[in-house]
Amino acid sequence: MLDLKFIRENIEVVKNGIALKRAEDNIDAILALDNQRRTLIGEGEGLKAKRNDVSAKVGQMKKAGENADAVIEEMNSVKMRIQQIDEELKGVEEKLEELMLTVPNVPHPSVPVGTTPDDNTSIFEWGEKPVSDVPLKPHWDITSALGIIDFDRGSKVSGAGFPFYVGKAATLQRALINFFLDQASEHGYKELQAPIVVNKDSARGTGQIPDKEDMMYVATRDELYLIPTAEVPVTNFHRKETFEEKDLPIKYAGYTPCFRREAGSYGKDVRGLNRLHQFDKVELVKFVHPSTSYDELESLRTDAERLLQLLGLPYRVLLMCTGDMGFTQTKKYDLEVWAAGQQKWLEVSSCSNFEAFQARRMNIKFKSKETGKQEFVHTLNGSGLALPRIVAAIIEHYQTPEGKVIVPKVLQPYTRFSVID
RNA sequence: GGAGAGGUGUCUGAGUGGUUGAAAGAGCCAGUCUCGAAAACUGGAAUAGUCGCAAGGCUAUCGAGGGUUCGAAUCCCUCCCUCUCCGCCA
Repeated sequence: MLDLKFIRENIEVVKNGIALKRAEDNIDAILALDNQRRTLIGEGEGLKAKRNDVSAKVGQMKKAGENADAVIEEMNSVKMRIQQIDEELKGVEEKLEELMLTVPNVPHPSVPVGTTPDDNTSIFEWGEKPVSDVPLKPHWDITSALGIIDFDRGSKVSGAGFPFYVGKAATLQRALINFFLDQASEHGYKELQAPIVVNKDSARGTGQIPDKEDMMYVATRDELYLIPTAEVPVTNFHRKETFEEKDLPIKYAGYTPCFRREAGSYGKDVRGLNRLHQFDKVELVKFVHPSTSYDELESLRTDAERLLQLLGLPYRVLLMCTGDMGFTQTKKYDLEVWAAGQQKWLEVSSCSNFEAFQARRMNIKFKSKETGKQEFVHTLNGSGLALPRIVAAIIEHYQTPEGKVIVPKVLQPYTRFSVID
């Protein structure tokens, strides 16, 4: 959510941002409601001041043994008017809040203008794509031959998109989780094991509600949401808190399963491990001083990239254009790993700066030494990394002509085997 | 799940429905004292909204939301959370 005052004072900037993100422009309606709101507040507060004043007098009169009935009678009409105004104000504020939630975050000036994924800029590419005389196989062929991922039984037990990892694939997955978490703590991220269901306030805090409500599984009986990413519980960890400036930046790494309904994406890229309803992910989250958030975004990206480099997997970095960026971000990089068997890029990380957008929704602040005031922190997050697609990339990249898979060197201490066969 | 107790400012902890934004103590910041520090003393210190060029004013906030009242931290209702006991259980 943007700051209403900021909107009021930067109408053109906000409108421009909305256009760049191709969102609905409700700014004029917002400004009108804001005016209405402030008028009502003005009138209401005047009356409340009067009420407080008179009530104090009534107290004194009663103490002095005087009769206050006339004054009380007079206050009855004031009281009713206050009630009217408060009610009207509540209605206006509800409408205003609703519209405020439709205003996307304003893209950073460094973000290229564009409308579709084709307008995203590939800014960096790393690694050698493997070349082979025989065509490389997609991972699903390899895993089914090896019997290490069981999609059919997953469908039986839960449904499409909920595979079992069997034997060495399960171990590989576990190894990756530990490897990612170890790397994260080595670079200053505190490990956090988070709840994987959250309440409504938390879902709203990070912006899944209302704009991405369809993506989540909901336990309606208890009004709990299965998290689509650890970003939700980890960022909400500090909801309604104020940091000391000297404690910033604060960095967390959280491993969780993630649940996504993926409604509407059937048929798109859904083979094998490419798109699942449940998957594992290590997420990196930062709470930072506003003045450093773009530097922190770069270092976050570096932290994610390093993992791919250590695994020896070719990847590229995309700077997302204004139109393909999410609602809540000001700047976002996607990391895509090369899936050698499928001959395509798979997104495995998305590193974003939200500036104060989430912090404002969640009321996460720090006390500024400079101004003595409380200011909103900036929040960032990025995957480090999403597991199934990494497993897919490893299997496809490190496959042998015999249909085995070599385990990347850095993972071998974790798996304690060097070949999947 | 059942029964009970409770949720007040950074913390501890007062608070009979009427100058209570809220006692007191601790802690924090500044000053006095000191060569310096401690102690002592003095003073300061919440957040948000709104009006104002500003100084500052006003409004709201004692778990959350409603209600009663001229007036609510204080009374009533609903919900949330914490603690104790019981039950169930990895």
